[in-house]
Amino acid sequence: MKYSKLFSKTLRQPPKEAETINHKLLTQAGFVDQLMAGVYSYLPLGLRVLNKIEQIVREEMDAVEGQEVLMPILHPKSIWETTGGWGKIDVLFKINSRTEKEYALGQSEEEVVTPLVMSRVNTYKDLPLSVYQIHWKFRDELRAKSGILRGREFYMKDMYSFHETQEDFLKYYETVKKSYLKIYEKLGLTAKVTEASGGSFSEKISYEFMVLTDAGEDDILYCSDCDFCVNVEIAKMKVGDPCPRCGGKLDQAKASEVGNVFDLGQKYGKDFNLSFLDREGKKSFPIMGCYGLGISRVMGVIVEKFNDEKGIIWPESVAPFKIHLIGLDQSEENIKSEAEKVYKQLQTEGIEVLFDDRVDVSAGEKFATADLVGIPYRIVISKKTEGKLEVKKRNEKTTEFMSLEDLLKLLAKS
RNA sequence: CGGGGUGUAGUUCAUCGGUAGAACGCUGCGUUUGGGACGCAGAUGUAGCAGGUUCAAUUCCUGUCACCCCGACCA
Repeated sequence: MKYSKLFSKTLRQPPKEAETINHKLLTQAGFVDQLMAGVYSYLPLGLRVLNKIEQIVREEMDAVEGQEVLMPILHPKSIWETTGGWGKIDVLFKINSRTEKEYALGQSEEEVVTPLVMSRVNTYKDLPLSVYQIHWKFRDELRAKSGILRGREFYMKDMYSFHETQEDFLKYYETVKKSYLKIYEKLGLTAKVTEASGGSFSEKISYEFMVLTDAGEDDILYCSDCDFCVNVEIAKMKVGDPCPRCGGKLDQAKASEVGNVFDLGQKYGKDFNLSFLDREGKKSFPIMGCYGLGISRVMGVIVEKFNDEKGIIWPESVAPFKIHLIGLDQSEENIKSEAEKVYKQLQTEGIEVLFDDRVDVSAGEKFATADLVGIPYRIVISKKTEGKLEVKKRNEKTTEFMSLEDLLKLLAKS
């Protein structure tokens, strides 16, 4: 993509209302645009990042045999009445039609997925199975905040599993837990697994995946020596206490919840009276699990974790482009055509490249733009580079001159 | 929803009872080109909205809306 054609260019300053890092940088760098509190448009650069995260999550969900579907956001009132959510869940957005029918906007999809799946499951032979989607969720939060970390509308992967027994569910939970940790690792994040309360709808314990960041809204106690971690909401210990698992010392920190898993038990099968025949030929309700992962929130958390005073520093796995190609001295025909040539060659090699081809823009401004946008590799072509490419990584200070061939080799390694 | 803050040009802000200004951005021309260049010329506003006070309101008062922050909330 040519930067000169990009309609969402960087801003000189972040908007004054932005205070959190992700809000400031994502807006200033042209990744998102705020429509209202907690609701954002994802612009070309931002959508590319969102898609990258989504694809990493999709591959892992497919790997644990999740079957991807796309379910409706607009829900009839009746399914929410069936489960008791209509009157109890205050974050449920409710809307009226012009014929005065009432609807809800999906804040979670158990009410849709349970009848969808169970109407097709007859016997234990059809279980276990797991269904997921990646879609928008709506929650009527009293206060949206922190940029894209807490929106009223957000992009989320939600998976639901159906099991014959609690044992089978627990086994699958462990599988998904490992899968989640793999996802966060691929995203460049270190997630801690906490025990937390399951909220009013589940009496069972749920597990939350937490990434330490001051922009987060959860307080967690964690052990620096082992992977013990607990949400202070349910913690029976405090900072400085010995870790119940290894005896180490507990620290407290702010964290953002980037995923969770719930043991739903048999609630939804029972609510909808949807059962299957078990091994003894008796009617049985499925044990269900629910696995959420906030894609848009993860994008915000990544920005909170990876930035410096100049801008964002995207991990390579989610960066909108691999290379930020800067053409300097573009008023000189030979330099310009050389940069164009390299741009085309990189594209031919299948490498995602953002080409800053602007002519009447100073070198300083182009460098500042590149630092703000945060693409991993910056390549400069100018009259000083004399046929070579000047390569600099966003998170390093040093530059290196190399041929296109060597650059391709370098990229192949990373 | 309670508390606090902010609404003026595209953006960041100034002006503060007498009819609106800077910087950046934008347009044109020229000079520039290795860290957000320079010169000249130009365009851009119902001062969030609605009332009220006043000879006169962007400015004071009331209400309202929006955004940000703290809290509550976040199956």
